[in-house]
Amino acid sequence: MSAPSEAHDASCATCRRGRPRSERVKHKVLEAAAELLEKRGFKGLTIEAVAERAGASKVTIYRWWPGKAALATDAFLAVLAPLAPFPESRSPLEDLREHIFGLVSVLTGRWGPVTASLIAEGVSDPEVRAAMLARWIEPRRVQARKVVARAIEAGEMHPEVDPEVVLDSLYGPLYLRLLFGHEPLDAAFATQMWKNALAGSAVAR
Amino acid sequence: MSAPSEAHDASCATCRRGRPRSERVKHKVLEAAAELLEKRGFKGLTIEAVAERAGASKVTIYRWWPGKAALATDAFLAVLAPLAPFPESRSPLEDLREHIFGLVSVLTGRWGPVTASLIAEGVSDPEVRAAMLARWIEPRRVQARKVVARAIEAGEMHPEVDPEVVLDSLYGPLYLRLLFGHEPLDAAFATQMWKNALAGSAVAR
DNA sequence: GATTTCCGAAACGCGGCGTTCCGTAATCGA
DNA sequence: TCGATTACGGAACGCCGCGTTTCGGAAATC
Repeated sequence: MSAPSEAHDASCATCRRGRPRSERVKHKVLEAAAELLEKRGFKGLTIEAVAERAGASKVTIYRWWPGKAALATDAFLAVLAPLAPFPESRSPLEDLREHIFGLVSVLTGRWGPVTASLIAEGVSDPEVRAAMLARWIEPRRVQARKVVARAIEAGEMHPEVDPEVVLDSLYGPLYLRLLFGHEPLDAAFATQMWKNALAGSAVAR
Repeated sequence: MSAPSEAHDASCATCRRGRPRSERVKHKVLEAAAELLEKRGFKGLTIEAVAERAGASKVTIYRWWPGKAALATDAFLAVLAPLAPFPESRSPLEDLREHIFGLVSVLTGRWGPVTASLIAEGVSDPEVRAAMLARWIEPRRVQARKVVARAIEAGEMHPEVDPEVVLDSLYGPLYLRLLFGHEPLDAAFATQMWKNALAGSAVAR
């Protein structure tokens, strides 16, 4: 349940006496979980279906993960964590803009609804929320915070703005449209939203 | 030639033959559902508990509502729909600002977590999402749209801004903090967010 | 080869949803 | 007044999915 999934005490997994646990089965389970997650979302995911598709047994799954929530978050993050890496090349504001648009393309894609279903589950399941915050939301915010700080140093952003407010003003509208679907979440919206949000914090030039 | 009894039946639902349905029981069920919803959220709400607390039977509940989702949304909206009415007195931007701060105080209160749990349920349950959009989100957006239009007419807002983007830029950050809880949702945040969001669309004076 | 541990299959208990059945209570029509 | 009709509370049921237990067999270490 901590960063990489290590459900049981495996300090010296290979040193133990008997038959070692099969990493191959673990990967097949993660793969099957990811496929079913993409097809049916978190609520439609059942341990029984994962076991059947992976050719494994429920006991084996529960040996690796404490429950459905941990398995789902692991499968989700194994796929999405590497996506949309943070750019580090141009000006701070340009990096931030590119990051936001990359996030939009992720949330617009096949895994957008899955992201929404896991965020929704996190509302009532503290472990899912903690995992999503620590491994999906926060890693991006950490880098975005740095970029905002660089933008302030470079004189591209007003020094009195609160970086957290800036981040929430950028992420909030995206996730709102992802979760409600009341209006389309696309590049056109991101463009307007970016212009609107940055006007309040960026230094006019 | 249609039988006269048919027209009579169709026009007057309460004129049916047998024992009439008790509106009093319906209200007790709604009340019990609201109490349990506030205490345990949507996922912790069970029909059995509602029936017991209301002194009713499950059959009666299923006679009034098709399922748990419909009962929960009705109970939620019966309490929250009248809250935070839209002000209509001062300047358009002042009305909009007051509306946003009223919404923050609602989402910060006892029913904030319940709101989050129903939004979360709506992600996977189309009926809950439709009910929340039509009876919670959209009524406020309709009025907020009008205020934005008035602000544009009054020259307080740039005429080229998309009202939907403005609304999402205001609501999005609030709901993001409500759902994730990564940073506090309070008046201080609302103040900064408001300043930041409006700077991009309001006309400087 | 003996021991230890993992594996897949099957069955179980639990809880909650939604349904069915029964005896009772309330209202309408004759 | 009396039967027909409909709603009510209580109890039981089937269903499904989670998480657990049990069992026989297989794989790796000693």
